[in-house]
Amino acid sequence: MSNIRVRFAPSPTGALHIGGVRTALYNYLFAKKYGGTFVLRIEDTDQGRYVPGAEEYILEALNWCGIMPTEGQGIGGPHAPYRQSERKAIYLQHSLDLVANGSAYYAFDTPEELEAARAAAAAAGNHNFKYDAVSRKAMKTSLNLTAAEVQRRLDAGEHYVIRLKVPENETVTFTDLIRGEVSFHTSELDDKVLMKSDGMPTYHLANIVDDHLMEITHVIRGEEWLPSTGHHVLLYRAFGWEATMPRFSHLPLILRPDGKGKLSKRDGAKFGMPVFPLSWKADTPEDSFEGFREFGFLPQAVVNFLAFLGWNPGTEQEIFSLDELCEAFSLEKISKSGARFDYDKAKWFNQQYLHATDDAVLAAQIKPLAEAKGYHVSDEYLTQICHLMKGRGTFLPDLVEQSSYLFGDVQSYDNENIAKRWKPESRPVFEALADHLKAQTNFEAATLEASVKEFMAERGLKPGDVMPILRLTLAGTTQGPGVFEMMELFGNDRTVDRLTKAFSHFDALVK
RNA sequence: GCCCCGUUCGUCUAGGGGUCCAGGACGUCGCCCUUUCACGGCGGUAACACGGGUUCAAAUCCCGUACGGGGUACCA
Repeated sequence: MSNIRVRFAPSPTGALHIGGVRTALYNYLFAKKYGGTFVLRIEDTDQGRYVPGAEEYILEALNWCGIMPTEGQGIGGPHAPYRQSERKAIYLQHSLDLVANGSAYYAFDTPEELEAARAAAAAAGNHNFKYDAVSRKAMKTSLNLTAAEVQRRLDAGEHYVIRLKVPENETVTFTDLIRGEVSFHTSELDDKVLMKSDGMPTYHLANIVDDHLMEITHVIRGEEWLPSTGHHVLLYRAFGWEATMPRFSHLPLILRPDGKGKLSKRDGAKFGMPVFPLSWKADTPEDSFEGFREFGFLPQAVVNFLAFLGWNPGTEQEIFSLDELCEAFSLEKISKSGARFDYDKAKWFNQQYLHATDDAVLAAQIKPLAEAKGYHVSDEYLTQICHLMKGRGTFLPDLVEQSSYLFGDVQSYDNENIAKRWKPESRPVFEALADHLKAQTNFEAATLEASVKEFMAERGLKPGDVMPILRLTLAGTTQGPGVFEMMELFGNDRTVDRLTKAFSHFDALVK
């Protein structure tokens, strides 16, 4: 396949949901795999829901994930503008074309009249009123009104919408690349509004017109669009564009961790996890969210995790770089059923990436976090901390938050464990050990280990008698990196200093 | 309600008629490694929604039922 063109078309109504990121990712992977083009289009046709800053957020989020579009809003390209609100004239012209060829019509019904029609239908026992081939006969449309009357209303500036005239008694069938053949009977389809009375197109019209004009070859979008695809196919036909209609692929939804419905923005707070790539600050706390980035996730881990939510390469490999994903990706391997958002798995992916990331790279990333906590150390020292801690953490901030004693002095001692191990007779032994260490000229971990073992052997001490206490003097806690590695990090003076400082504290605990 | 889509271990999934008393990963449990916490290694637990067909043979194909999800706006 060549000249593949796909698009990601979010509406700027707030922060970009993680499900949207996955849709973007799949589009990116598909385009990249076939050397195609990935277009970003902003679907801002609902003026009432427009949120300032959302467009910038979308770009920043895609950029953070490393899946930037190659054409579109904020990037440029031959089909500009890529913001639908700037393409109003195009949609109007196209909807007029459909009116002219009999595929669409004017409807002058006011919202109140529609509501009344709905209520009347309900009163008659029909609770699913829809504007269709049957009900439109009783409505104020250019199909029923005389041409003169329609013109009169238009000239008078009456509000109107343009609706699709859904043909009667037909079956619309299309092939979804993920689900196979899907069909709808036109009697089930309502006469969708194409142009709203405010002069803006609806999604249905705009997406068909733009996909055609922008030469989109494959539409990869969420499953929530599947039910309206029948209308979309009808639209392509009405325009006479069916021959170049894009292939459709409807992605399974990302479900809540408990499986009850699709993952929504509020679920982040509910389940204590991020559901947005980046943090989003809104006027109210309820509308503000913490992102994967701020949680301390690495973008590669998020991408890898997301890729596997609904897709699988069919092999047993699970860790994939973006390039490897591009290589392995295929629409056929996308599953049909919804996937629950498995936060444990997300954490596992992050841990894997954290462990595999170069020490110096991690150091650069956590530097701001360390400085925010008042830790100021050299880059080399920070790199060493990353080396010692990265195997023990899940998130970036863990490297800082769990290692205060590596940055500075021990802040608090685990007194309970100290009391358990420190005996009145311990002090002379450990003072001797301190002296022994002080005499060391080579302070590398391996050398220290051999030396301390020798020290223990000479005195008939077991590792269990010495090591835990040594750890407590150095870190104040029973957890953390290897004792000798910490010593190497601290160096001779600081190591011995920590030992001697700890002794009096330890003595005080056991009197 | 109606329409559309779906249904393999708790979760993500492999599987596209025989090689499946169903494989991997996360989680969980146990053991090992070990000076701690982790990492890691090894092992255990655990699934083809149900009922009919088709076939010599079905997790795999068909139909139905149940359940789940989505849609049903002058939102996207």
